[in-house]
Order: sequence, then C-alpha cells, then structure tokens
Amino acid sequence: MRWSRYFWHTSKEDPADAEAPSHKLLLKAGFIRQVSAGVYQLTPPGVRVLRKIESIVRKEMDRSGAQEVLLTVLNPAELWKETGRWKLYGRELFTLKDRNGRDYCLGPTHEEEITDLVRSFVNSYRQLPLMLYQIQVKFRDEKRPRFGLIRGREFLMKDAYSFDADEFSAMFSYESMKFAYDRIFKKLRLKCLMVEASVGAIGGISSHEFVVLTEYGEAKVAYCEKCGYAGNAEVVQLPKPEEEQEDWKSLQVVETPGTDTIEKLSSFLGVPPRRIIKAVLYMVNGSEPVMFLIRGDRSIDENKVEAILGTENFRLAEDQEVRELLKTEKGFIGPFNLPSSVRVYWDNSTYGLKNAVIAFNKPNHHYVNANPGRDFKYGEFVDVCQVEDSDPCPKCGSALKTSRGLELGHIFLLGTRYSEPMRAYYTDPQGQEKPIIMGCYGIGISRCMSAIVEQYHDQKGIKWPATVAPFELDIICVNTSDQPQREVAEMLCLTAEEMGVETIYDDRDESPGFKFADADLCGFPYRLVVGKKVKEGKVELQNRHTGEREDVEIETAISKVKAYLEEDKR
RNA sequence: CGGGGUGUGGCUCAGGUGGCAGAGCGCCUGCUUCGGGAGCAGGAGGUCAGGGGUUCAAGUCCCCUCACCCCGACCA
Repeated sequence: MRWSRYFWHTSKEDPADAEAPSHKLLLKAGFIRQVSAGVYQLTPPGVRVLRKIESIVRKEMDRSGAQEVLLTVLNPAELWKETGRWKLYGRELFTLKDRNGRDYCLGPTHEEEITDLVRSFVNSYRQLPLMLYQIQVKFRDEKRPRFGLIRGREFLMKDAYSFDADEFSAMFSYESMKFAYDRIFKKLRLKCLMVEASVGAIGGISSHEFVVLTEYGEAKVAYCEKCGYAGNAEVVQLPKPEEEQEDWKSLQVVETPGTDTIEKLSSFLGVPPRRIIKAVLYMVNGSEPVMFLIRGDRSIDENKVEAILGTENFRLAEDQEVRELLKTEKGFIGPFNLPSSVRVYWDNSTYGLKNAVIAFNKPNHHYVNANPGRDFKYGEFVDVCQVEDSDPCPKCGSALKTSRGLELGHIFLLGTRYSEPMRAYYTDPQGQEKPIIMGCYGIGISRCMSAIVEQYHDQKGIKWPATVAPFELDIICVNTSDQPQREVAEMLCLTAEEMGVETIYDDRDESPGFKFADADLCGFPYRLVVGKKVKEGKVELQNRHTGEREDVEIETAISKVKAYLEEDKR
C-alpha cells in the first residue's frame, strides 16, 4: 500500500479532548475519529486493526465448536417484555418507535433474541449442547461514555451463548469458553487476569471476568501473587480480624466539637482512625433506614451493600433524614437508642476492637474507650468493606494486591434466567419437558483495541503487537528524489507484498523526520529505512518494540522481516 | 445522575477593562532541501456553539439552550 494514496491522516498536535493514552494515541495516529460522545468512526487503518482482533476471536470461537450467527441491531420490544428487561434494563437502553408506533430498541446485548432463535428450532435433548456466537455492534446509552473506545455508546462485541441439557454439561461449555478466552487474550498479547466476578441479582451460578490491569479501567480487582487467586473487589470476602489484646480502659464521654469527619475526630482525640467505629446510614427503597458500622480507616463497598440488601435502590441518608430519624448530625451517628425501624449491620472490620471511639447520636460528643461486651453489644456481622492492599487472600491468607482493571471479557453461567420465562424448553430422554441451561460469554472487541494500546505504547506512540498491527512493515525512503533509493524502496515494497508481508510504503513527499515520527506514532512492528547505505547494498531494519536497528542486505531484507514476524506471531 | 471545566479557520490555541477576527501547525502555488515532525516567498480558509437581551457598537457584558471533556456511582 502506498501511503500517498491511502486514507490515513495523523496529527502533529495532541488531541485536546483525550486523556487516556489509548484515546489520545488512537485519535492522534488517525485510527479513529469522534462523531459524538462515545461514538467513533474507524478509518482504514483502524478497520484493519479491528478486523484482526475480530478474526483472532472468530478463529478461537470456531475452534471451540461455537457457530457464528448474525442477530439484529433493531430488536422488537416484545422479546424484551417477555423477560421483563424492557423495564429492568432502564435508561441505558436506546429505544425508538417505528412509523406505526411500535417499540424497538437498539440491542445492548442479545440474550432474548438468541433464546427466541433457539426455542424456535430446538426441542429435543438430541440437539444439545449448542453454542452460538456473533460479532455485532451493540448500543448502550451509557451515563458517561469515557476514554475513547474503552467505553463507547456504540461498540463492537463478540457475544456467545451456550445451550445445554443439564448443569454438568453447561459447566463443560463454560469451561471450554474459559480456555478459548485464555487463547484469545494470549494471541492479542494482552496481559490479562481471570477474576471471580459477582453473579449479581440474576442469580447466576458462576461468573468470571477477564481484566487487564490499567488505571484507565473501571473494575477494581484484588489478586494474590502467592496462590494465584484473583477476584473482582466486590466478591472478595474479608473475614473478622483477630481480637485485639489490650486492657479495658474506663469509658468516657468526650466533647468533640465539629468533628464531623474521621480525620478531624482522629486528630482532635489523637486516636488513630482504626480505633474509631464509623456509622453510615443508608436509605433503602427511599424510606427504610439501614445503618452500617465499619472501622474508621476502612470504606464501604456499595456493591457488597447491594448484595446484602438484595437491591440497588439505596442511597446515603440526607442530612435532614439523619436529623429526623436519629436526632443528631452526620459525624455523630451511633448504634445506640435507635428507632426500631433502623436495621443495623456490623462490618467484620469492627470485630475485636478494644478501647474504641464511637458516637452515640449526640451532636459534638463521642464515647472514648468503648469496649464490646462491656459498653455495647455487636449485632449481625456482615462484610461490606472495600478491599485494600495487603488484606488477607480468601484462599491462602497472604497479602492481596489491588489494582484498577479494565474488563475485556465476561463469562456467565446463566442457568434458566432466560429459558424459563421465554419457554425455551427441550424434551429429555424420559419425555419430560425441561428448560435449557444457558450461559453467555462476551468480549468487547473494540475495547480490546484500546486495551492493547494501553499496554503497548511509549512517549512516541503505539507499539502494535505483530498479531494485530495495521501493517507489519513500514518502508521509508529517506530521499524520494534520489533515483536509486526510490527504486530500491519500490522493489522492496513489491517483494514484501509477494511474500505476504503486510506493508505500507511511505512514498509521501515529506521530510525523513516527518516519516519517522509517523512510523513511531502509528506503531508498525518493523520498519525498513532506505537511505544512503543503498550504495553499499544495505538498508536499515528497525524494531519498534525493542528499538533495535541493524543494517541488512537489500536482497535478504524482506525474508528477514518475514522470519521475525513469524517468530513474533507464534 | 451529582460536581467541575471548555466551546474562536481542518488541528492546537491567543484575543485585560466592549471599538476592523489573530498566531502556530495543516492546506494551495513556486523555488530550495532530504537520516528524526525542513527553509523562503506568495495565497486560500471564520454563522467566534446556538438563541435572546443590554449598547451607537458584543468573540468580549447578562439570560437561556446545546455540545463536548474531566472527577464520582454503573456496563464489555
């Protein structure tokens, strides 16, 4: 491909609206262009990368026995009403009406539609198991699109669905997807962690996420370097700590004016935050007060709260509600003399404290040296504590590490959440009608493109792994007005194409520095520089990943590149 | 959905206290140059996000709307 005729336009300036490296570089290098919030166009090189990711995913899906389908973008509301998700999915669903006023949505995921397809043809155990997948554009009206392709409102996703006769067989399908995902992320060269994920309110059986560790992700994960355990922060259970060993001191009431935060209280009393018991009041379903008590140096994980409450419909109590219910101010909430309507939960972190500080619903006052058993009684213990670095691993007890992560894949054993309400039943060998056991398995294809850039870039630009690079080789002619140089460059270009090396030939009438900068920015794994050394029968081969340069014979240059590439892609 | 910020040429931005619309990059023409975003000369390119208001006069002051970005809670 000749760059002078190729629709590829890079920019010298950093784009103003981008923050994340992948967002910045994909824009600057001209792979994507923004059309509106969370909606992007892909240019020819952008499509080349995307298609490569897609074909890696497709190949591994096919290999694991999944069969490709193409479902619709425009989904009729009826199917969504069958499972109740027309209402449940909420504002994220892009909805529209046709000319006759019928309701549709732009598919954000396709459980309903695939179940509809399968139930129309499958009615016997003899037709199971079955695994179908598609690579399709999805639409979600995200509250906050972010970071370019990382979270768009329109994005490309691979979604697979498994259909099995029983749970054992379904587990088998699930495991086969785990292996497929492992192979896919290896091929994409993504350093990826498989973490245990929450099964959520759907009541699924098993769920894992595949996350890459990057600060531009929205998942919080904890992992153990000792035993290999890894989990989404919200599923990592934190146990009660050891009871502290310290003699009881005498209980005191201390005036603590204006100490409405843990920091202020801690420095006012000279007591470390971990000796303070913090009370947080939530309102569930608008009006049911629930109090959580947690150690002052820890914070509440609202995903865990959701799991305990069984609803996502809760929020922190307003100042006014605190006054009405507890006759006190925020910062002075405690578990004493509460109205009977207030449910109380003690986080595990509060267990075994000695000589603690705790509020008792009197503004500007705290108890100091409060001790469980003498001054107060614990109630029901729960785990709502956010995981932090060096918390104990739930498997082996070693210190955990925590990190931000970007979720690229999610696999989920669904059970009969969709097959039951949609009556996707089959007849078993005994003639009994049974619901099909389902699983679903997603990979954010366009998101992977960003994730790869997050993991493979430097100051100068992108460093595409050979498996997904838009072109494998960039040929630069230093002086295009030098006849011999140009002839060598053209010849190398032809040879490369004949030998099946995907090549772009930078024949643009620009200075060498300009072309070098673009080559670094756009991230080709290999670059051949045709310059002065042509006289000696040599050209320079550069490796974008290692930065290494070597002079190679013109005759063998391409076969050398090809050999390197084969090694890289292995 | 809460909080913060920004909208001026294709891109990145400048335009105290109202007074002829600007620069750099990019683009076009010509000449020179050619191993790390070249030089000189000439040229084109604007609904200053949109609407309303104040004023002799608004990019600039006031009100409203819209768009986009960032920080938090949620999805791949």
